[in-house]
Amino acid sequence: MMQPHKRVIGPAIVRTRMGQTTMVKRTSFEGDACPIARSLDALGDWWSLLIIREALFGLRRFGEFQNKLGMAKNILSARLRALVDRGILATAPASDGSAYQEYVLTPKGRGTFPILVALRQWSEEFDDRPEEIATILVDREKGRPVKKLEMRAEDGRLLTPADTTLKPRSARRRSA
Amino acid sequence: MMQPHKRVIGPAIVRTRMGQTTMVKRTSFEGDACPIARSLDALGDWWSLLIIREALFGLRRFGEFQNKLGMAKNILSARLRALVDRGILATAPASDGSAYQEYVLTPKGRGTFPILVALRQWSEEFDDRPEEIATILVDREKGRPVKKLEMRAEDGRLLTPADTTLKPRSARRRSA
DNA sequence: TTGTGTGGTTGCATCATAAAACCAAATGCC
DNA sequence: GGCATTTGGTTTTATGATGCAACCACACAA
Repeated sequence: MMQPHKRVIGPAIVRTRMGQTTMVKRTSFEGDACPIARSLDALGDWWSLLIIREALFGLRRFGEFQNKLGMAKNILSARLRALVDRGILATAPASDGSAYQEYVLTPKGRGTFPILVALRQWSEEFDDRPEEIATILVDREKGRPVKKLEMRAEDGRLLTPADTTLKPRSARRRSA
Repeated sequence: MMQPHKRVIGPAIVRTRMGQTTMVKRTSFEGDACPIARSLDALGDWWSLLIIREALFGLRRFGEFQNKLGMAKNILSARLRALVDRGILATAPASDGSAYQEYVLTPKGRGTFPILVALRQWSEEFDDRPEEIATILVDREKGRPVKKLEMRAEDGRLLTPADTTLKPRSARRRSA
């Protein structure tokens, strides 16, 4: 795959208390060519995915997130703002008619579902103490566990990691 | 869902709004009942998945990771150690006969592949500047993009998030 | 109007980070 | 063997984000 290249995004001059200035390299993967890094840049802090998870289950209000996740309010506030900035959540007027605000998932936010499922399944499969896992994700209709995510080729063949490779995006097939 | 119980243990990477990453005191979800939280506890810092990604592509040596990822050596050292502790990587004597050590993925580590694919696909689908993404994951045989991960029921029905629900693990079907 | 709950922001101490300097062992070269 | 260099880290240091708690503003209720 590609590696994230570290790059100095902006001149970040920092003044030490000794009066010196130093250049702080900000390692950001925003603008990086690696899509994994780009995703991590948007979701990579660990509260964000938990917030999204709760949102997928219907939480919308600041207080609901705060109660459920038990996180500091300032952090929640910062995370919600970041998620809104990134188009993962959107603010909306409260659905119950109150003047308060709600945070709802955008399609981009709902699109993280496979990521959450993948994380869940990894835990289910490899956790050292699986008996501590409290819930199973099931198909609502049948009540049976959802199947493990699998990678398939366009034609439906099941793929292992070794069956895949990375191609430069620019090298798109030009014929048909 | 579960409430994480806060417990300060290990490091976690957090992204600031400037795009910097920083490691902070983290509340750990180890021992939590939510499998997503448990996964995030093991993988949830952002360097770890990138290290795993490189490892999937064959990197094994400390120096290789360091060069490729461009991260501080102390952080890499800490991450590698944490990943080894968690059974995601294992140390092995160098394959080239030298006295140095190598870090190789365990099955548990290789099991993160769907997570990486999910992250990648999310980026490919929702990124604001998809043209900046340099690579595509393709089926090696045909050179065509791998199909988007999809959730299916045991019987093969395609599932949306709304088609799923969580069930307590203890409430396993006792009949049949 | 006063009072209470919701939805935050602000201040502050802690502590993990990231960069760089340092160091030891292994290897290469002669 | 002896010396230099590379590899693989650890230590040191400064920064600054986190998490907690206090505070605040607005909405809503009475």
